[in-house]
Amino acid sequence: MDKKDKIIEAALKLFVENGFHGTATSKIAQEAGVANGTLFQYFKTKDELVMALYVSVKENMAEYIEKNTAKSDNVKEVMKSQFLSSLFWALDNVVKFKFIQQFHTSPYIGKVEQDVIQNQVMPHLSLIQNGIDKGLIKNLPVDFVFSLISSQTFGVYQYLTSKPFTKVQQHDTIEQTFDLLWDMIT
Amino acid sequence: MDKKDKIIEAALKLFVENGFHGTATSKIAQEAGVANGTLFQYFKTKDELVMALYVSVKENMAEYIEKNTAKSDNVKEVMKSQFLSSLFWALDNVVKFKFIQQFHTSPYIGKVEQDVIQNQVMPHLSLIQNGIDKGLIKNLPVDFVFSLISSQTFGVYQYLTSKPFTKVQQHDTIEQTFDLLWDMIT
DNA sequence: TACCTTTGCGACTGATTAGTCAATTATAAA
DNA sequence: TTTATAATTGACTAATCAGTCGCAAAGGTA
Repeated sequence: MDKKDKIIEAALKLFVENGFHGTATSKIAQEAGVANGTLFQYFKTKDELVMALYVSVKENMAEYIEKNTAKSDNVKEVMKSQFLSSLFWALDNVVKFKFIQQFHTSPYIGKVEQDVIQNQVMPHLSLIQNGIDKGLIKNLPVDFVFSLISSQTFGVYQYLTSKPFTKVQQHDTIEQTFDLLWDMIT
Repeated sequence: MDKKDKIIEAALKLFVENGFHGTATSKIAQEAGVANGTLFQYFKTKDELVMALYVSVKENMAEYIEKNTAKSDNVKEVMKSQFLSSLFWALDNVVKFKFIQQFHTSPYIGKVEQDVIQNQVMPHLSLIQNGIDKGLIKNLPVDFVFSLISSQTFGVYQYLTSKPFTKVQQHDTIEQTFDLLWDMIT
């Protein structure tokens, strides 16, 4: 594993543990096992490191979901597979998911370019629009429906990480939530 | 307005603008128009200030919701009034609400004592349990239902602050969301 | 007036910060 | 082996940080 990845990994761990503040670049370098100066060879500033970390984590998540999305034109099936895989990824990558949450509610989020966000959300909005056009999903604003689904995902995650559950319980709860969600929007 | 309130107000503004990191105590004192040392007369440490700010904002929100909660034994009515007033408060106090979100996803949340959180959540859990006992709400784990409602609140907030809406549109969307939510859990 | 207490002040400090840079080491090509 | 290039180092710096402290002002009481 090369130094850049080691730095990213160390930063992720420390940011979630101590916040963006409270994490000195020197501590990141130390945790990564590289010299202070090496960090700045890969990332010009601390902010650049934070942004790069966000992009890296988001790509990682998107890749997983993409791979596990049902290849079908059945809207419900596609949506369910996305809902499930989002949650599976989150539960398997708690630290990364915490970082995303932390980043989203921090002032850094304002520095992410609008079209990058747009590109990530677009496929989901299209899928919802598709469902509405087919008369499956209620005729509500697409991004309103998207907000509901996103927050629902977040809600189940919160619940499932608040107590110790078995894999089976987690799976069942996720399936059950999707059914509730689907009933709500159709 | 006394110095303590001015400090809290300044801290709130700067924390949301620049994060907990990136906000120096000296900057807070400056923004509040008090001397550096005065800040430490009211709050022994920066952490104590952050915690006090959280408690203050939470109390402010709880007070508002309490005042606007329907005095009735009709579960739906009570729940609806709480859902609405939560969102009205959030939309009227965007900065404070952002601070709460930032705090909740930061490592600071771990420093809030468990029984304080418990006390805040308890009344809501009782209400849900009440609804389940009466056979109104589906027989699901209480805190699961609570998670769903909380995240739904958050979702509508996200949607309503992402675009410019009129007061009427906001009100309608909130009412509509509650109906969807109620259908989902009953 | 005199006396006491509370409140506020801001210059100060030791520690820590993000970021630099000249020197060193590894890599690879000739 | 020699030479050129790239990667890595850690001591260093100027700036900034949270927090301190001795002193002054304000306010209350008699």
